[in-house]
Amino acid sequence: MIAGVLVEISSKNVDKIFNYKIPFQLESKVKVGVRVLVPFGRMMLEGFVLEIKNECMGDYELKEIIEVKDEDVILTDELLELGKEISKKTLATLISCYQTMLPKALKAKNGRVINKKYDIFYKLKDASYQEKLSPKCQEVYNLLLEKKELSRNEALEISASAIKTLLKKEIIYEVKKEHYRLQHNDEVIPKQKLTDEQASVVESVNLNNDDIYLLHGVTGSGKTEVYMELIEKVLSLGKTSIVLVPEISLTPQMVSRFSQRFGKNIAAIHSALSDGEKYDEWRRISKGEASIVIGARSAIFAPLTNIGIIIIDEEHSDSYKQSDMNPRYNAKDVAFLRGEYHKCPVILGSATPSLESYARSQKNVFKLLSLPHRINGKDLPLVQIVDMNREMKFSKGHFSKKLLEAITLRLERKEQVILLLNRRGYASFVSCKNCGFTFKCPHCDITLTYHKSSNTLRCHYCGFGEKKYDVCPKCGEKSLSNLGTGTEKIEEELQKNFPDSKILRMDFDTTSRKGMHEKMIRAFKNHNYDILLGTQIVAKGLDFEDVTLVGVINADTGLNIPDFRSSENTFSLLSQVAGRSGRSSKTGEVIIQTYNPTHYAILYAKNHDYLGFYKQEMMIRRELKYPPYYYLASLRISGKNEKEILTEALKIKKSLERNLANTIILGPSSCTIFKLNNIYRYGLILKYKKEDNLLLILEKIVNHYKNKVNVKIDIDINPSQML
DNA sequence: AGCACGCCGACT
DNA sequence: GTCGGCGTGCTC
Repeated sequence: MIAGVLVEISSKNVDKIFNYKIPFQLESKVKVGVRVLVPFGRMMLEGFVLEIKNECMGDYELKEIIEVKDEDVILTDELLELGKEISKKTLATLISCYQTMLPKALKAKNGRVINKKYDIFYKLKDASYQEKLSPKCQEVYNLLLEKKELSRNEALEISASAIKTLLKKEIIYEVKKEHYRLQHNDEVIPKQKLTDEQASVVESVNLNNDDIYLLHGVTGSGKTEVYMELIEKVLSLGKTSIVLVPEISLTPQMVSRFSQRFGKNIAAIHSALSDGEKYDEWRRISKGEASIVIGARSAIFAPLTNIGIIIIDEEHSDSYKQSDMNPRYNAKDVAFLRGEYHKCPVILGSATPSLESYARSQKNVFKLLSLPHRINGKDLPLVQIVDMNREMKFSKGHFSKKLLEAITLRLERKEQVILLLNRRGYASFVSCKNCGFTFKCPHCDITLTYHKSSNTLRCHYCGFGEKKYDVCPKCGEKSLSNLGTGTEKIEEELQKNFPDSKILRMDFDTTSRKGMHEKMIRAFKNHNYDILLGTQIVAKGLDFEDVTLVGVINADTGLNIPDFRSSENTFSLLSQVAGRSGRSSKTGEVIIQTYNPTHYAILYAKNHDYLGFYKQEMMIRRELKYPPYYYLASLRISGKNEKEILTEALKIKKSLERNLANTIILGPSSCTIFKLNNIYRYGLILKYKKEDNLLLILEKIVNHYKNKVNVKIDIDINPSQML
């Protein structure tokens, strides 16, 4: 017998099946979808068995498989096919697709081995043993008659030697059960009654079809309850479910609600789990011990069989797209493929759907479901806009008079405040007031960010750092000043204004330690703090009863990012934070500070008018030929030699122009981060409506460059951001 | 990826 | 004459 093996190296050169003889003694162990160890050149590599056959073509002598790594199949037929599809659509190597589907412990890779852990139990072999036993042995024997099994720890408490004796006499025997590193909650609390609106949404989902639904529900409309009800129905059909959330460590409340409802039936996959814990969760799923999987992007590959529903919450989030690594896939597209395979529905939920999704719902490609009202019956909070241009004539801090007054009021009333600092594309940097000099990273062409705590300037891309200077290195004047706004600086200013208030700062620096984020949320909920000041993190699905004021300190920084989606992202961020206010019986208020008080993204967010925003943004997208009217693909050409890269980029553009008749090609333009770690990058953007040969042509380009060391090509089909 | 093969420059 | 540079190609 012969096995077709895909080896662990992610290179287009070896991204194909290599054939190996299956030695006789391994014949029963080699199955399609297991990992094997094979000789490759003069290396030993791991790989996946993709096929088993009797004969193969070729006149060379085949080598033999050395070892089989898995007892159980780890890539099911469905996942094997799925990987091929993803590889085809993203142009990534097939092996990289399989690797991203699996937890680290199961990737084909010679590395640290993670093993199963076991608990040992004892059971009676002979329940009618008559002969006389020692008192300790008798005690164990009697206990086993009563309880049927004893854990090793329980048994050792009685007597270790008694166990030995009983084992020797073959009166008892040992059983191994897999021990999972993560313990799950088994208390289940009763569900809430659904509103008529929620119930009718649940009713309209057909669970026996692979339709795609877009659930447009305003913030606080109870989407999570709808998800849970649907999952319960799916469960009663004996089927399984996947729930995707943008970044699970940012939504602990969502996970705890699910686990309160479904107990041990949940497997949660977060980035905070250790490799061993992730492996165990994967095992539980694949053995059918957990039938609801909740997790971020990669949870879409959960090894479930018989899937009954796939839910993608906050579907507008760009975190579903993997854009930093191959394969550059979108979990939404994978969900559609799995939905099709399992003939089950996919639900996309959001308060601010992506334009692409909403447009598809308008064309009836997706079925639109809506929850237009909040469950508490309250209206959405009143949003006020403060024009900071005018405000800056009176004061020079970051807080307008209106926002300060509103905060004072909440502090007096013992209510809570959330403040959002939009730091995307914006951070504290140092510049010379005399000559305009700014500090840039010598490797990356990126403005260095000032870190007050260590008094250093750091590059956020490569990690380069240096001590802050006192004098400008260009003009020699002592006129360096900090510009931009970090959360630290805002916190200082806030504390000055409200010396008696307790402020909780939440940003990447303070939440990166494991479990910190959850701890902070609990502390805020318990009123250990009055004001929560943070970045994007505070906008995500948090539920605080006593928050009655949400302030956005700088609404426009996101608008300055050179990306056609910057309005959409700003609208959606503002709508999301606004929804954090007034979630309970108390009425909420939102104050947005901005230098662009007439920008449509801000105005529509103020009026909670998704549809208005949608219509206006669609007009712009049509005019500028952007999605959803056109598809995009981006090519990045990078290398150490700037001239060479530009020449190659121009060559590629010419060749694309020759081969793609219906595509608009932009560029080559230097990427936003032109120089990164001493690598220069040029980008080409393709816009097209229909281009049948696109993947074929791009594949040819990839293959042309696969052996070139100086020029690297990265392709992103439907990119989430323009780099 | 990793390693050999191969074809040109500066050295005991 | 040879040692070694890394461009090119192959690995079942």
